[in-house]
Amino acid sequence: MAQQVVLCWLRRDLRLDDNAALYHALKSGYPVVPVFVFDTNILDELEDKQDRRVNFIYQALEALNATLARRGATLEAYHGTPMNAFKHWLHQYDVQGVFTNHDYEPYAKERDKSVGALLKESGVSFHTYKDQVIFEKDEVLKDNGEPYTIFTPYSRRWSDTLTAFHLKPYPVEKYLANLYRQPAINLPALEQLGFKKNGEHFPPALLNEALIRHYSETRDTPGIEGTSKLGVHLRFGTISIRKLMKQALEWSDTFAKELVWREFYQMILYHFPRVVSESFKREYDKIPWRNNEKEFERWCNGTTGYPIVDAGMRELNATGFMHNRLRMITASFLTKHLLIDWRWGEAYFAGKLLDYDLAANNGGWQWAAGSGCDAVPYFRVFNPSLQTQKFDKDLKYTRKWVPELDSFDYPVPIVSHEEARKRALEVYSNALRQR
DNA sequence: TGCCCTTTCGG
DNA sequence: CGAAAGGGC
Repeated sequence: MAQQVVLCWLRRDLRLDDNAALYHALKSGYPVVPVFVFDTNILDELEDKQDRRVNFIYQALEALNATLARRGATLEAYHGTPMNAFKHWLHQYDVQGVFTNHDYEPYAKERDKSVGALLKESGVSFHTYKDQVIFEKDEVLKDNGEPYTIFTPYSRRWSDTLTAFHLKPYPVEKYLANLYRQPAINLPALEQLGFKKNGEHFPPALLNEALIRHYSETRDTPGIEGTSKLGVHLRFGTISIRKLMKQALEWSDTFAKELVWREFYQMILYHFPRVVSESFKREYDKIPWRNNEKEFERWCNGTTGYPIVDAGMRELNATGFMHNRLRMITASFLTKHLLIDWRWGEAYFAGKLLDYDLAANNGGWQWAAGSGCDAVPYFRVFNPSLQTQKFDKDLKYTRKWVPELDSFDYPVPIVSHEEARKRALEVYSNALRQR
């Protein structure tokens, strides 16, 4: 007879410490088998065989599996669809329950619905928990029960709702003896999954106290390493939001507020799923975008002739990361100067960013385009040279990514700022004036 | 977490 | 004449 176990299904929570689902699984009374699906529904869509995110996930899982091995346990990984994975595991083990953490994106919700139905058919209980945010979807609402659409009052209510208990880590380590003991199983090789190593090493999440303490003064200077680069760790759960938030509240209100923005946009996506394809402010979908493909290509490649814009795009293309100040500048440039649909920019970032998160990326793009809830007014058009003056005065960042800046190789500007600004104001105001 | 133009005012 | 302030987009 197969061994009675429960499964802990890891997805965006690739860590063994302070993990809600794992904690509850370990306390279930059955030995726990941690499982992971290399989901072909997702992987088969990826063009780049050296995909950075796949490399990141793989390294995180290798580290996790090594830790499990030291405890006499192992990670069960399956390459295929989640449905087939569970059919396989239900056959392999006598599964008494499946534990997992909430995942809020549209695909994830569908996936979990199908798996939930399969488990129900098989008489297996399915337990899900909040883990990747402090407050999810409907925990921070207005008095009338409606979701907030403005950040400041949301943030105030968020803070009023918070107690020390919300930041308490789940003491997983106390119960690790309840892992199911079996010989270590290696992950399938990256090549077996259809991918290759890209040569990058991703260090584990580091809480840099000095950096976070100075965050409010240095975060807007891309020439300085002033941002935490923890986005990717929040994306894949290689850091616990409870531990991070606790430190953030102690070290920097500004940094903590950024984490609240993350929850704000997750909440917005949950209550207004149409923002995935539509402007939050519907009138913004009346804007006659120019959508010039040649210009879009120049924006993508970082050859617009605006050094600060090109620097940002080149950083993204080269590293899979872009400093937040540059995310605003490049997004403003695409949607205002070039009058290209924010959805084009959103999709490009989605394909490149290591820390890509649907809610945050969509929220950020709609913020910059002006179409979002609590977004910049349409008439706020960033002036690339003034932004450079303010945030990269010594050109340290710009020159790092655009070394040919002063040579004749550097392209002439794709549009003049003055004309583009005037055009943007006209097109936006005309479109928004219609009813 | 704008930019730009105009007006005002100190010197 | 430059800085500061204010209003419109």
